[in-house]
Amino acid sequence: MNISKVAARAGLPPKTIRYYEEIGLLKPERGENGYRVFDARDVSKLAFIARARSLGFSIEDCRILLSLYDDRSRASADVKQVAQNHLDQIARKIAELDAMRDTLENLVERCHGDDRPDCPILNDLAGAGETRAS
Amino acid sequence: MNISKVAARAGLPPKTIRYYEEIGLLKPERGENGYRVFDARDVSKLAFIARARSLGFSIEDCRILLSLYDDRSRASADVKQVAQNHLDQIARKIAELDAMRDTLENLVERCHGDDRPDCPILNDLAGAGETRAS
DNA sequence: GATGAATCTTCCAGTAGCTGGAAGGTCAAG
DNA sequence: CTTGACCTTCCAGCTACTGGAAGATTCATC
Repeated sequence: MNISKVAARAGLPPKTIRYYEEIGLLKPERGENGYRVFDARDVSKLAFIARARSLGFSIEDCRILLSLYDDRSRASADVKQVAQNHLDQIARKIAELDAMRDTLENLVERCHGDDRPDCPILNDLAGAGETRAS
Repeated sequence: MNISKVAARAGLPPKTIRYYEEIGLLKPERGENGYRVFDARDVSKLAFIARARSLGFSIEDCRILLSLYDDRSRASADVKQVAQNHLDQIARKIAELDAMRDTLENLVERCHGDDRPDCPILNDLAGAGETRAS
């Protein structure tokens, strides 16, 4: 199978697949013409990665998850650990974004948004009064 | 004022301040010895940027916000627009992360996390049954 | 004045994860 | 045999820094 077809099946751009090969996530065969030749396992691998990436796992996490997947004698605890760590990171990120959103919503609400220059948003950024939107 | 002092006051590492100069966010004077010389306005500017960055604004947004801040005849509507766009982006990101978290929480919950290889997380990533955690 | 530490400077490289584009080889259809 | 769609490699660029090397300068001591 050539790269375009695999790309379509795995839901990834050809460029991305070449990149994954470059960083050693997979090692497809090569035909006589130098073209990459993918088999069903490569496709599964790529779909696995695509799914993991869509859940926000880093490439390094994907590497670990793939090796766990390949390891029939893995302990599910190891997989869970990776997922739990990632989950914690996501939770932290959400908390951070929530805080930003709260502050921004408050500021945007208070801004008239007309043609006058007076603006609570800029005042806040400039640190006016150190009284941050709370 | 030298860079370390400014860094301390603005709450930014010296490296970051040099970087901001490099990309044209500020243009501090230079002493005869070649050292950067910062004045009060530079410090304000840096604090402004630091605050905006902490709210998640991109550097390019900071550039725009700074120019609006400098423009006494600005319309608050323009500022509000920038903030609102950013707020929308944050909301989208939060929604994305929430979805990830929901799926991951479900998977982590269902994983025994013991020394056996059976693992719902890997099953999901491998696309088993196409029955995704919903 | 000499010395050593602390700060300053510039420049280069690396981070994460691709993405775009150029230059060129290959292949299938007509 | 040509055209167009594919394939290849390689290089550059994106965001926003951060680390480190090599070298100048300043400051505090002795």
